[in-house]
Amino acid sequence: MQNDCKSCPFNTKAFHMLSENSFDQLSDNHLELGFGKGDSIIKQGMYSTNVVFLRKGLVKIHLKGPYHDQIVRLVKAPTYLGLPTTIGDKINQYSVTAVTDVEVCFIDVHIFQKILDENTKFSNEIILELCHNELESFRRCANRTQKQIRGNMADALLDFSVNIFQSDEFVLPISQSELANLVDTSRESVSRVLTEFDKDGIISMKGKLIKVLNKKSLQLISQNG
Amino acid sequence: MQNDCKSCPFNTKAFHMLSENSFDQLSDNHLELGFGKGDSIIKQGMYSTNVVFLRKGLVKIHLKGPYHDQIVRLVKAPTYLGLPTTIGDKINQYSVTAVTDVEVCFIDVHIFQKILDENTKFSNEIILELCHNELESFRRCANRTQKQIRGNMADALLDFSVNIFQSDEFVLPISQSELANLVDTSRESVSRVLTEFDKDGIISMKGKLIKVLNKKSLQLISQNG
DNA sequence: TTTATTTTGTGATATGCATCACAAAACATA
DNA sequence: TATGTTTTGTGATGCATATCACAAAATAAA
Repeated sequence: MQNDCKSCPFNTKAFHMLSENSFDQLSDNHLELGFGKGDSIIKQGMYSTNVVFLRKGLVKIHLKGPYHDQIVRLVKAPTYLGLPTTIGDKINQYSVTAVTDVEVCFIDVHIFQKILDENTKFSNEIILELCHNELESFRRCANRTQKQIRGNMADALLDFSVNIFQSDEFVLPISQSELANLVDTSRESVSRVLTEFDKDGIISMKGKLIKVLNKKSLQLISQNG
Repeated sequence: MQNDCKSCPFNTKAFHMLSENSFDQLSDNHLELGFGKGDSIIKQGMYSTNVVFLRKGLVKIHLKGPYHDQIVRLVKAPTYLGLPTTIGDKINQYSVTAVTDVEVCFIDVHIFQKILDENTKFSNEIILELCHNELESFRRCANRTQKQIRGNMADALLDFSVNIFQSDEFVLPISQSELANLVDTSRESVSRVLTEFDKDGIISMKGKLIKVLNKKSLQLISQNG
């Protein structure tokens, strides 16, 4: 089960900063695991003892809201998961669930902390990542609340196309209900907007296969509402 | 203008972690300043060269949205400001503006970075703070989108009373328009909800002076809507 | 004090979107 | 292949809340 982390083909920029010694510690103290679509990787309310490194796949971060679970973000590999909830708290404050099949490494939080302490550059990279996340949260906050559904849907589609799949053509990895939750709207509205975009020739949709036909239009819609 | 940071009565938990040497560096390389209500402390779009330590007062963090500036958070002293925007980026990605009169210290980002590098415990504290911020963003996201106006207004009032002023009685430090922006609603709705709460005896309102008369009710409203 | 400006209160109206309701389709299971 | 289950499409209806429109207060400026 153990592996040599230094030669791990999935490691991040932050990893490059590690000392030999830290690499060895990491190699000896992590657990590689695969998860299937829908499997829970981090569960809100449970004790948090591991930082997770997502090597491969796509996950959703979600947490309990006053009425129902709220998806706050989709994240793709490679990335760390659970930093805020594991380092900041004894108990997980949110859940992470696999949206596609994924591969992860569990790293004991004490080992992770030790590595942080012994590798300044590594901890700087982590700080950078956390800073970027906070900026991203701010932007989302401003966008979500000011735009209406079409604008937010355009954003979501662009996010899939540009960031997540880096292709004009992709298979929606979540149901329309989940997409609705992510975009802060209702399932029905998602369906309506999607068919509308399809009719207008902005996208084409066959089942869950989506092709972005007119990215410019999507960007315009994203900006204007 | 220089001061001895070690004896600064405003310093935070993170500060206690600093070495003598770092304290001296900090003392020699910071700039104490006062700002009046409404003054801009960090301005979106400008080059970011300083981390700010907020010693005293209340500020708002806001950034340009597709239609107008969006207030994402009120923050009170003591705290760091601009970490994400200064460490993560060359150009400020958001603005910070004084909501009351404030006192701050500007710390050159290179000095701050140096101190981070030389003080593991300090950088751990910063990581912790960033983690808490991210969790807070997630919670806000879930709450804002699922609750309706009365619920979000109740939250805001409780935030003022419990966290910011730690008193049942306080003077609203922002206008109703700004509060509306913060709570993702319209100015008129804020006014209506406030008078409604007043009529129901949940709060009393004379101008900007607000007294929380029935905290339990506010908490109930916060939960149920 | 007078005058201009910003802030607040409150009704009337408009509208974007959630909700409801149900059928069709897609998918999974027996 | 038949049968249950989840997902999706689409119309009709209702509602929360934005917007509009002013007037009254409060605050700042002259």
